[in-house]
Amino acid sequence: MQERYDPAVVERAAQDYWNAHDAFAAREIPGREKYYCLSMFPYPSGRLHMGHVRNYTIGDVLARFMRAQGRNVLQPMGWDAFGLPAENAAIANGMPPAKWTRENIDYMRRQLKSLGLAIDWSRELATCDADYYQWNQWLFLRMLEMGIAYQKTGTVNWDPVDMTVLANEQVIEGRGWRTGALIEKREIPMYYLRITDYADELRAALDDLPGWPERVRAMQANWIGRSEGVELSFPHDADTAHVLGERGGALKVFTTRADTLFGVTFVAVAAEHPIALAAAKHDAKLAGFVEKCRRGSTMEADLAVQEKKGLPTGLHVKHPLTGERVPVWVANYVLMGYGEGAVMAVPAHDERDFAFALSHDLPIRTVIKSANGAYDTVQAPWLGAYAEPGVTVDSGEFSGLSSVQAVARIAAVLQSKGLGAKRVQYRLRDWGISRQRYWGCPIPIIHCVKCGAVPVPDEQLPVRLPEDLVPDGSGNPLAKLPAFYECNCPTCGGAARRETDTMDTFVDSSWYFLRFACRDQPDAMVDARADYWLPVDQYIGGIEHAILHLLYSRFWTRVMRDVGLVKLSEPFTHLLTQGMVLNHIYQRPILNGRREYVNPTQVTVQVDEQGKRVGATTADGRQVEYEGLGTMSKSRGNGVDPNSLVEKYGADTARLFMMFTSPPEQSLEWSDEGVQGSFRFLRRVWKAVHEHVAAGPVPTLEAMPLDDALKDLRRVAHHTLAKVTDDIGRRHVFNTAIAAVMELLNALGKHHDNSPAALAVHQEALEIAVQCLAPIVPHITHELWRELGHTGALIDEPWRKADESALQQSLLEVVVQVNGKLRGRVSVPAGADEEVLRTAALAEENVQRFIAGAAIRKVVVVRGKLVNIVV
RNA sequence: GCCCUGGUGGCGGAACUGGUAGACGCUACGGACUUAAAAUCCGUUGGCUUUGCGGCCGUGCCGGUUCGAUUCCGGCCCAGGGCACCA
Repeated sequence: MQERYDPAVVERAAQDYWNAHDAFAAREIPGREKYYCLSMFPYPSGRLHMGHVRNYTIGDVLARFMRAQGRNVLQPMGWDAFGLPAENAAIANGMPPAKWTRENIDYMRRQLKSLGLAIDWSRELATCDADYYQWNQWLFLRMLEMGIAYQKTGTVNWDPVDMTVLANEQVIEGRGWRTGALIEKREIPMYYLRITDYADELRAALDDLPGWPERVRAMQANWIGRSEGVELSFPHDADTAHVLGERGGALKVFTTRADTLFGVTFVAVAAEHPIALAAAKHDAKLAGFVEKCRRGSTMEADLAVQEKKGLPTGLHVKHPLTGERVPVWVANYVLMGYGEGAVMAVPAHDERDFAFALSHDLPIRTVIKSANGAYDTVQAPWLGAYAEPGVTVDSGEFSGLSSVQAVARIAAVLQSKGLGAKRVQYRLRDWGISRQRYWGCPIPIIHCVKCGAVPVPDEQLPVRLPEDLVPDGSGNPLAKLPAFYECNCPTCGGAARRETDTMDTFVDSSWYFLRFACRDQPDAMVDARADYWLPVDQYIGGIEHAILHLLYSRFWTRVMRDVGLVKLSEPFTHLLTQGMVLNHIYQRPILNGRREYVNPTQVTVQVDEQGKRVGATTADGRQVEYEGLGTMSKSRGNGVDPNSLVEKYGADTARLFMMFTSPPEQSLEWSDEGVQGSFRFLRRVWKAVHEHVAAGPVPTLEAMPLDDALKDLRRVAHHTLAKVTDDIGRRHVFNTAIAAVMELLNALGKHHDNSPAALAVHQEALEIAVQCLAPIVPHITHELWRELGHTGALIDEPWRKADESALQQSLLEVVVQVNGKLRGRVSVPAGADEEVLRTAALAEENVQRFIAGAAIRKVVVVRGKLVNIVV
């Protein structure tokens, strides 16, 4: 055995072995319990970053552990290969996105392989491959048939930098989620998916996902945004009906506070509302206001704090219960996209209506008082609206009811009059999937002058994306390529134009986990193998996907279920959201007021006697400022390259450091000293095995008489095994599992004994240590397992069970407290009863000092743990 | 404003069901080995106090329950994240 631990040699040998034996190929084995372990697939940006390394290491540890537990494990890998960065790169270096993407994939695949992940590479897929995305198109056509997909001209979010449409979910505080550019509104025809049809199911099913983190479920529930309320109608006045050119219509509103119906003093509609548009035809001032609101360079974030603006339409509707004439106003605080795009305004009991009424001099009418009757908006207008539930007043026959009762009674009466009904409203909106972009999955539609939008027939799928285009940054290159868009109408055969929009890339990632089960199936989207492997037992990825990707995947899976392709509804049973990888940020001023970032490796930190950070300098002695912790990024100069880490220390050290430094869900702070510490530990493990092997042949442990020290050592070993099994398998905390193995090695290191019995115990302890570490550092343990004399490979070794008899202790140390404070310890036989414990505790020397002269009121005995004497 | 996390030494973190607060690692300091350095090994490392045994304080703050609270309950403070004119 080599005396020195050389990770490069060890890791190559282990990986060669796994490759030669095709060790990670997954096969469907009916009746054997499967474990589908999936880490979110990467975007092929060019290089792996530390976030990837962490993500894939967590998945790999679980996959390897479950395999040792006897589960039939599938761990696949693929590429989320469509998307804007490829186009941006194409513009920058004149290279087709396809070429750029595929080269990146080749490079990153090599990087992933260097980490020694237990992946079945035969199932690899890239979403830009036609044999993958053709099924996006195929299912889209089924959705069209089912009415789940539809076309609509709507106001969309236009990103002026990427020149593309974004979904609401991709707009963050009025800016593009990728570019950060201010979003404009534009009218564009596009395709939508009716995710709102599934809103109720998607929300309700969150309760049946105990394997998901609470906060992710909360975020999704929030996003779906269920509100129970009443939809009610304000019948149009004669003048209103005239302007709208109709008879007997009504203005619909949605409210969660039907109990305040008698407090309505006006109705407010959104600028895009039909009533507003109709009224604007005859009112230039109103038309200008409507146009300004619709243009809306106005960001949604600003809207919330913006002044409540509006104009009267001059039109009126009738109150559904009193018949009173109610004016209709256009207001900038009403959203067309939610509810009916109109609200019944109750200034006394809604803060927004209140502010609007104040600035436009509209009446305020109190109809709810607090339960003790103390609060009245009209009498105390400086206090603002009273928006809490309470007791109804001045509400005709409904006066004197609690808010809850009033809502029920009013809804019932409205329903009997055909003017309202209880309804549930969701915040969630339909998913717009059209993108005016080249590098994505083509939407399979043909536009014919005579026949309209015609679906591409199934037998003409896939609609292939030409791969040799180089976008120039202006619009969509597909729209400039006659060879792509010129076609014939499938219905009438006439000249027609192919849709040049492509699908949102979130479509691609909404079902890749299903395709991994049957990646080679040429004739169907999925086959029976999906029933075997799905659902994913453990999904691992970043919290940034808590809403979009995970919600879309849950929706898409349900659509596939309703098409009859799969049986499941929920794709991911357990979800682990790993924390971010952070590093220190240092910077200093350079010429003309600018600042430069300095990589933490270039910085020496000064500390005071307490060890607190007081300053930092670079090698040339110049000061740098500490800016705190942040995610690793090129622009902040605090990145660490996985390649150089693997080259310097090996993949095992990288994996060990990531797993040891923080629990997986928490953020991880990079530390070069920590990396060195991990490497140091692996070297100690190597050395321990080396010294043990050098000590000569090992006798068998059975029938070997053991002294107390050896019994203790065995107990530590088996205790470690039990703890590691629980930590990895049940709790998914790897840092404490590693700490336990470190303790075992510390115990072994302190035990100097070369007797045959000691050799036998050491052999067992080292085997346990190696096996416990195997999921985390698979290469070094692969080698050490052989050095410990095994002919079979560690990857095929089943997880062992802790020996109960080895865990037994003859003497236990029991803690003695007086009034809850630790005062001493006593040793007692393992099975000692309460009386023995009590006697021993009272006799303890230091305890005696604290109970002398005091009356003992009570003695609490916890067997095997502690005695508390209350005086 | 609503929802969700979290707050423990110089640092990352541990204490899982209420039962020894600070496991394990890092840093720092002291020592051994070495011509020297690196590497390695040994020791110390929450604060105050004591020659020593030991004692007092200490898990964001205030209070409660309990023989006993980092853990449970109530009220606050702070930090991070999500949503936000959603009627």
